[in-house]
Order: sequence, then structure tokens, then C-alpha cells
Amino acid sequence: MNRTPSASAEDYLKALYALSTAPDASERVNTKAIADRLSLSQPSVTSMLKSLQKQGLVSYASYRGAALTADGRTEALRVIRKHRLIEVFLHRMLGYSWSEVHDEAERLEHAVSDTLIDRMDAALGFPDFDPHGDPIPGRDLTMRSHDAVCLLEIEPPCEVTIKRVMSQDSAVLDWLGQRGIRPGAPIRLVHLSPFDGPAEIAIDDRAIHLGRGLASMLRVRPVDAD
Amino acid sequence: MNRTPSASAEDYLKALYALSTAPDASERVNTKAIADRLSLSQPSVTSMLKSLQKQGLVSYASYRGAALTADGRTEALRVIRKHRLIEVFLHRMLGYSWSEVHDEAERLEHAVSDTLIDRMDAALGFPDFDPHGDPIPGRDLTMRSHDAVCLLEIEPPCEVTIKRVMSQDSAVLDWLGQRGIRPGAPIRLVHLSPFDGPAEIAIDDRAIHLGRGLASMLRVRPVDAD
DNA sequence: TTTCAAAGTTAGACACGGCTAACATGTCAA
DNA sequence: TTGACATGTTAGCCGTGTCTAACTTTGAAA
Repeated sequence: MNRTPSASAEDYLKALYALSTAPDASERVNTKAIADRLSLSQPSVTSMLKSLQKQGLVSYASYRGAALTADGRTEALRVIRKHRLIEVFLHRMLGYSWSEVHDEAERLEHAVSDTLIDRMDAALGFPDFDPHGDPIPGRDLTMRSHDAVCLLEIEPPCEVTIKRVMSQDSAVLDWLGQRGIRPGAPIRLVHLSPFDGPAEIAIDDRAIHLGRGLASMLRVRPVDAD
Repeated sequence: MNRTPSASAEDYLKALYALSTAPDASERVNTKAIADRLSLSQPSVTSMLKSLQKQGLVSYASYRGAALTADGRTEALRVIRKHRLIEVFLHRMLGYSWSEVHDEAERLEHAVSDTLIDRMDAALGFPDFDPHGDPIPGRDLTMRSHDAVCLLEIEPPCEVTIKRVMSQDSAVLDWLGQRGIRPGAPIRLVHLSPFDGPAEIAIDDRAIHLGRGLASMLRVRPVDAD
């Protein structure tokens, strides 16, 4: 009863991990939230949760949502580690842009062995972050914590460094990338318009106005924090 | 009705290709031969052949065996191309030995996109052969012909170069590799014992005696043929 | 020409992972 | 406290790809 999770099961575990570690998330995760995230019907989710519980990866109670067990969390982190290392590998070794890596990694993460991923890790020099700035769990499958904060929580004006861009949408990533907005880039938060207005930032002395949606995807650290 | 073949379907197409291009193969391939090669039951094969026929990849008639259609052949070659390029990639870029590459490639071949494989191909400098000396179909999906002959067809004594080692068994490959028997290695066929006896070869002036089984896996070219 | 073993197919089952339709439960607002 | 509506589950279906058991066909030897 403890076989390797199927590709589908891995996707559920990843979704569960992401939803339960989201900024404002509760302990237990909704059936609906999982269904929405994976674009599946709710009954499909119910049935997979029961199956994952039988495998000891999820704790689940009818009408009460689900949570990862310690084992489930480990499996989720194993997949996330694979996903992010593959992203770095595609980016650095094969010239993929950061907007292209996600979809390819989404398929490969279910096919690469633990051995292969460790060799990729070594070939890359044991990177800590993927091309989007997402932290890569180490071989011990613990998630590194990330001390960056949301751009919208900064008091303008302020010089910050972009640490992480929390989007997987390739159109968004292309648009940001063309403007130099990527992890490591130094930017200046100039102004935050009230009433959910845009954020004005400056990068290389060029002004860019970002809607709140986009701005909230940027995780930054004040320059003097180092 | 012309979707991308499933991972299973790809395995059947590869098997069909291998069996129908084997040295002494007939036009049509047995159900049993496929079942044996894939370690599946015969009824499973019958049912998949019907499905592949419906997809236009295989021509099949009850009790008459099966053959690839032009489309099926193309799909088979696409998978073989992926498999062999992945093998080269693992070997050259990630330090895999030639006895390790097959199993990993067997899983990855179903997950890599055409785009990724083309980038790997370019990163490797468009190799013509995989680590076992098997020819890699080009982007146009045509199989390069291979002018090497079986070691057992050579008249000893004769200096030859090993061109290809037709085994996927890692124990066999390790044993051969430890003795320097790999594509590119120059060897001397010293003697062929009669009555299905061993082949005596010399490599770096060291004598090695190979059973017919092993010897028949070696494809070579006489040194003066270049 | 007959027969019989090997090869092939059909029938029917199962696990997996989806789905829709219908029913059950929870929760918030009145 | 009680609806009403959002959320969740159950029931039952489907397609894929596998299996075993039972039956059919083929083809080669007698």
C-alpha cells in the first residue's frame, strides 16, 4: 500500500502542498480549491483524496477538507524538488527562457528518477532557487524558507531587489522579462496609488506601472537588508 | 482519431519497429513476438493492435499479424529518436555509463517534447549514434543505415573496429565495458571455434573469449574498409 | 488428409482516473 | 432558528490498458 504515487497522485499532492502553504491558507484544504487548481471536477477530487488517504499520504474527513500527512508532504516536496531543478536545468543548460520551463517541467517531473535529479543537481552546482526565484528543496526534502516580502507590503519610495516572481503564466513572464523584471533585478518602488491603484516602479530609470495583480506576484527585499 | 499516442502505444510501436526490422524478420509481426518482447499477455497485444489500427498506425488482420503503416513507422522513429538522444545526453552531459542510460531513457522518451529533444540534439552537436552505436534518426525521422556487420560473419584473423553493441542488459554492458569492448574500440578477431564454439578476440593484446551469444551482439567493420 | 500443438482471439473481469446527475451537508444571513 | 446557496459526496458511467480462462484458427507432422 506504499507504492510510488502515480503521476496524477503527484499532481494532487503538489496542489495540496501549494494550497496549504499559501499566504492566507487554513490548515485543511477545500475539495473545491483542489478541483479549481487542477481543473478537475469535485467528485474526481473526493475520490482521489480517499485513495491518497488509503496510501497514508493525506488525512481526510468527509466534508472537512484534507491535509497532507508527513509522508504526503515528503512526496510533495520530492516532486517540487524535481520540478524546480528541471526548470533550472532547462534554463541554464538548454537555453529555455523562464517562460518556457514550466510546462516542460510539468511533464518531466513525473518521469525523472531520484538518481537523475541528483545528477542534474550536482551538474548545476546545487542551486538554491529556480528561474522564478522559487526555493528548491534540498536532498533532505526540507523547504528552504524565503525571507522576501510582497512588493505591496513595502513603503514607497524604496530600493529593492526582486527575489521571486510568483507566476507560471508564460505571457506574463514574457512581458515582465522583456522589461527586465526578474529575480536579481534591482528596482525602485516609486509610488503606490491608493484605492487598489497601480504600483509605479523604476528599473534602469525607466518607469513601469503595474496593476495590483501583477505587483502582488513580485517578492522583493529592500536593498539595505543585506 | 489522430491524437498523440499514449506511452503504452509508443512502446508497442517501438516493439513493432524493432521486430519488423530484425535481421531475419518477415513483413508481418506475430502477436506472440510482441507479447514476449513487452512482457505482456497475448490478449493485451491483440486489443492494442486493434486500437492502433483504428488510429491508422498499424495494419492488422486477425490471425495474420501486424505491420506498421507509414504513420506508425514515423511515430516509432520519433520515439526511437527521443530514446537515443536521451541516452547520448545522459551519457555525455550527466556522466551516466552506457549500462545505465537505457532504463532512464525508457521512461523519459514518453515525457520529452519534440522541442526539448531538438534542443538536446543541438546541445550535443547533432550526434549520429547513441552510446551503444545505435543510429539516431534525424529530425526528418529517417533511419540512417548502418554498414557494420556481425562479428560472426567476419573471416578470422581480421582487424576490425567495433561499431555497435546490440544489448540493453546492463550486466552484459558492464562486463563488456570493463574489458574495453565498446563502439570505436579496435579489436582483432583471432579465431572462431567450430561447433558453436567461442570467438577469441584480442583487445590491447589481451585475449578474450566470447560465447556466440555475446559475439553475435557485436557489429564491426574491418579496419581497412575506411 | 487428419490431427494436434502452438498461436490467436473472444469474453469477461479489474484498477485507475476521469466524468455527469442527483443527493447531502454546512454555513451565513435574515 | 431557518432557509438558501455554496460546497461536498454518492452513484453510476466511460475509456484505457491490463489480466485469466475458454474457445478458435493455423499450419506442420504423421
